[in-house]
This record gives sequence, C-alpha cells and structure tokens, in this order.
Amino acid sequence: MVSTTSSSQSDLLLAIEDQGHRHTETRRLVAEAIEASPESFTAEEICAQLPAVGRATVYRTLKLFLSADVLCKVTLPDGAPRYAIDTGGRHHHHSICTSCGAVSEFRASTVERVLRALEREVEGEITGHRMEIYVRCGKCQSGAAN
Amino acid sequence: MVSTTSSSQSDLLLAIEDQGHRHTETRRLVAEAIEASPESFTAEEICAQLPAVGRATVYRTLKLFLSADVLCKVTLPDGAPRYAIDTGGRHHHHSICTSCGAVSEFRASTVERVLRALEREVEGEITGHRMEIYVRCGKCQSGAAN
DNA sequence: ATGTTTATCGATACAAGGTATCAAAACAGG
DNA sequence: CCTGTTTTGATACCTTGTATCGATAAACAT
Repeated sequence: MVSTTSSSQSDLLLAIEDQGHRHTETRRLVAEAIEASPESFTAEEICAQLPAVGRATVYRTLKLFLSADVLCKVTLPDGAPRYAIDTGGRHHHHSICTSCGAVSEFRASTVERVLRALEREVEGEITGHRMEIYVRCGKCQSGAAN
Repeated sequence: MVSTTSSSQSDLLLAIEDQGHRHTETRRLVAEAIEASPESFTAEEICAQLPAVGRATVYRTLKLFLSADVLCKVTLPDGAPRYAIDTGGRHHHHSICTSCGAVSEFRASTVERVLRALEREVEGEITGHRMEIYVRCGKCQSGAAN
C-alpha cells in the first residue's frame, strides 16, 4: 500500500508542491475541476467552469501540471489540443478516442524498438519524436452513437 | 523516364489543377515561392516573400497543396508548424532536423508493423496516428554551428 | 498576531496561426 | 467580348496560448 492517508489532497496539487510551488486556493480549484472532468478536456472548458479564476492562471496552472508530469497534452487529428490526467510513469505515449476523447497510456517499449530500427533508415541522429494513436475505444464501439 | 517535358510547370500547381482547381497567377507565385524555399518554411515566410498576395490566400493555397498531397505540414517539438514539399507517394512519415529544418520522408512500413503490434496493447480499434521524428541531420552534424 | 518577502493572481494586451465574410477581380468557355 | 463561376484581398475574427504589471495572498520568521 502506497497511500493510506485519506487527506484528500489532490495528486495534481501534491505533484506541483513537490516541485516547490505554493499550495494556493486557485490551484486547488483548478486541480478539482480537472479531476472532475471526464476523459479529456480543453483549457477553455476549465476556464468556463471556473469563472472566478483568470484565464491566464488556468493556463499557467495547466503548464505547471504538465511540467510535473501529472498532466498530458494531446493533439486531436484536426490539431485541437486537449489535456488529460497522466497517471503513468516515465516515457509513454497516448491513445485518444476520437469519439469520446478518452485518453489512455501505453508503454513505449514497442515504439522505442521501432525508433531504433528507424535509426538506420533515417539520415541523421534521432533526437526526439512525437506520437499519437487515434482510436475508437471499446465503450464507443459497443455503445450506440457517440 | 516519367517526365521529359521542360514545360517548367510547377508540380505543385499541376497537382491542384488535377484536382479541378484553376490555374491562377497568384497560385503560381505561391508555388514558386515554395519551390524556392530551402528545407522547410512557415506560412508567414511565404506571406513575407509575397507582399502582393493576401495572407488568407497564402493559407488557402497551402491548404490546397496539402490536400493534393504535394505539401506536408510538420510540427516542431515546440509545436510550431512548418511546411515542406512532399515528394513521396502514399503513406509515409517525416523526420525533421531541429537544427536546419530539413524535412525528409521515410517509408512507414516499420511504423505500420508497430501499429499492428500496438493493436493488441491499446484498448479499442486504431483509427489513425500521428508521428514525427526529430533528428539532427548529417549536414548539421558535420557542419560547424547551425 | 504581525510583518516581510516572494510567489501568485487577474486583467489586459498581445502573439501566432488560421478561418469566415464579402465585394471586387480574374478565369474559362463559348 | 460576355457571362457564370472561382478566386482574391482586406478585414475581422477565432483559438490557444504568453507577457506585463499592479494588486493579492502564501509562507515564514519573528
């Protein structure tokens, strides 16, 4: 058992506090809104849910969560960005359901293997990559419309 | 030999004419500017090179080239979009030199193999993907700064 | 409790990359 | 040359953020 306390402290919040950032009411509100969001969400959705919090602050806070690796930012096929809670550990990739927006993570091992293979095919040294998998998730396949 | 004529008709232009779009002076200018661009370029760079052409028109024309598959749009690690001439055939991916902006294509076969492997790991049916490989190209490795 | 320091906040303006609108101009075909 | 359809440029607007900056609120030590 890793966590037995019922302090109800948001994991998001804890993560940025661990990075030395202050615990503020505003950040708690943002974290709460994120945690209450289903699947994935947009920054503007959070802004709309928290009219008392400035737009800039919402973006700033999302950025903090991103850099603490507790939030991820994905890009839909049309280029629209969405955020989702990032539960996984180190390096991984995301699959996004284009129907409901659900984001899930998968281990990157297979991908890493490909990159190594590509190292022979690509001219130059690979310094990074970006990858997104678009899916139609189980729920959306079985469930009616959506 | 596929093309022996020296009609000097831009491939870009021909491609969109094949899609039923008109041949216009403006589009020729945009195609010319693109073909004169080294490596990759931004939409705003084209706008700056062609002050006589409206910004909206530049974007519209780039979009036409994109949908005719003669142009590709890539995203740098920081999210900035760039365009590059797309010479390859059907499905492929791009590697972008983060140092000089050179974009090259590589066959997607290896990637496709991974996707099939991922189909087991990912919940749901894969409907698409996005992939970008960032490199430091040969020229930039050997050449001094850059 | 209170002060003091520093981080954070909200409002606002601005930036980048596009898209919608719409009257005017340019094509293409007869 | 006429005419119908595309295309164009100007302009306004949209989305997704980021910079600025005076006001506010944490954190910490008195």
